[in-house]
Amino acid sequence: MKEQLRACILKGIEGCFADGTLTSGAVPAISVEKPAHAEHGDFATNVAMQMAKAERKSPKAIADIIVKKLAGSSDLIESLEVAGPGFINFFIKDSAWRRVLNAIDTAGDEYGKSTAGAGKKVQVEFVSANPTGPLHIGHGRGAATGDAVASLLTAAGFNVQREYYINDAGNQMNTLGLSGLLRYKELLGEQIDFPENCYQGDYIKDIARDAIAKHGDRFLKAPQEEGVAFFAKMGGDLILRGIDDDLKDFGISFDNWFSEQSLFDEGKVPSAIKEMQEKGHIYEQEGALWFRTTAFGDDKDRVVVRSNGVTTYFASDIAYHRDKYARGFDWVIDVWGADHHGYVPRLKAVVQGLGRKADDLGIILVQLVALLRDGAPVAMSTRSGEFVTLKEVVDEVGRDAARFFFLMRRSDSQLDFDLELAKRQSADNPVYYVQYAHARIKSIFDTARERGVQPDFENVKLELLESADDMSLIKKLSLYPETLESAALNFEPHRITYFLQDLAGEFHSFYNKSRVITEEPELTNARLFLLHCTAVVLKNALTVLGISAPERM
RNA sequence: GGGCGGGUAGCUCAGUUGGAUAGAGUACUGGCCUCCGAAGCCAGGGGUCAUGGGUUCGAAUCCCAUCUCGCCCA
Repeated sequence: MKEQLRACILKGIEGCFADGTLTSGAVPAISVEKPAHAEHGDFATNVAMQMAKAERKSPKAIADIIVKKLAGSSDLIESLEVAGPGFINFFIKDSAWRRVLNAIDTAGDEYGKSTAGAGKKVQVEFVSANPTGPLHIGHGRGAATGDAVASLLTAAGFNVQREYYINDAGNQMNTLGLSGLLRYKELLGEQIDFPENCYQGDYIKDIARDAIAKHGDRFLKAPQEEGVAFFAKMGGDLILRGIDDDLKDFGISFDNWFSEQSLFDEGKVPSAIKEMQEKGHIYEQEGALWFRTTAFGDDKDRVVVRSNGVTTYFASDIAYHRDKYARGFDWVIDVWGADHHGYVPRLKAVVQGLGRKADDLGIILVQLVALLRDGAPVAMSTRSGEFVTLKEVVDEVGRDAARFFFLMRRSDSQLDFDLELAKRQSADNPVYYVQYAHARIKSIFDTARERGVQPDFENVKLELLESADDMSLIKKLSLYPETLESAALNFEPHRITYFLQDLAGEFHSFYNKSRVITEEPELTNARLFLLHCTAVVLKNALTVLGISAPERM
């Protein structure tokens, strides 16, 4: 609707240039907005104000000229007026609004999708937790956000791949191996001293038990290195499988799992370093190799290879991101916990060092989650092993509520997740409020069927939808495509949760004021059509967030 | 000490990328089921948009400084 109006305004202004009523010949970018107040119309534009300087006329005078030209020029416009300091307000014809319903019905599941992405290859990398322990609630927010952003981008016409990066090459794997070996010895009756920096959680004991079942006590006498290596490998694999299971229960599956170790096995780390050296981004100082990230705005240079010859995580990250672009992704998006924000400048530097634009790497920082139970904080500490896992949360509140809550706030603000609220089946729980709207519509269709009403969507008399409540519901539905697109391009899934709450509210309000199943068959049919379209949009918006749209609850 | 993110109604948060009289949920108060799902709706009160300056026709939004909370780095 906005786009149609924009085209219409552009044509009008060009018409003014053609007949000389306006003279500058320069058309600014036309912004069409939805005014905050209904009496200012359905849409408003400020072009007249933007053109004031070039035209050497007052905004009002220009607006008058444009309004005169536009009057009666389009079947979209019911009326238009000049208001305030030079706004042009547009009132759209009801008949034009109603055509939105046909678009929704025709497109169905596809309604809201766009081709803005033009098939461009995008990779979204998210979660990427170390395989040293189960996913906790913070990973859950990253998982929900990454998955939703990937779905949003798909809906916006991008060709999206979901990837999980496994940090299986660093020192933490040795720590995992040692933790497993010590618990193993302990279970077999040895006195051990369990260091504080080892992983404390009970899952380590499960790994040790598993090893005993399969391999008996053979690592008791084997050299320490052999035991550590065994438990690192075995524990890592087991934990990774558990992570995959937890994510699947959360409705997330990755297209690709990428191992850090594979970068070393395939020689990609040295070759990446070599390329950067050749391009002059890496220099040697005091026996270490440094990446000149300051050349791209970082506040200091970063070590790639230490003087003892050991590569840093940063070296892996260089090789990894180089590999992503080599695999043909035009746009690479990383979803990180906000505590990693310090890495943003150096990774942006790497991307530019590779000869790409800084914007070819998008980074979404997801802030912390505070878990509450009836308003009181739930203690969490990774070190002690007493953290709340994603699995526990999903088991307790359900997948839909967990996803909705994780996506309810902007990523860069901290999130309070109240377990009791998420479980509650009442109006103050936004998930149920939204899902209830969908179930309620389905229930109305059931009732219609019981009463022998046969919906006939081939022959709907749209003009019967004329009440203020009909129209405001239709107008809300029409906002979905632009909401979806801006949510996608800005990595802001929370816009969809807000839209859903708005739309559900609009529907519930409509329902309380307007009878759907009436004595007049044609009106009943038209209103059923309106509800059918509402259900389509509710379902599409829920689906893109990975949340179900139940028929009954 | 430097950097990143935040500060909007009692509480939790939106705010369409600079637009007109700043919104929602929740809580509070009062109403609405003989009727398609009351898991719902309607009405009301509630604000120095942290503070001070600047940019312009116009600022919660952009710039500078200060205060404050969280995190990262030394």
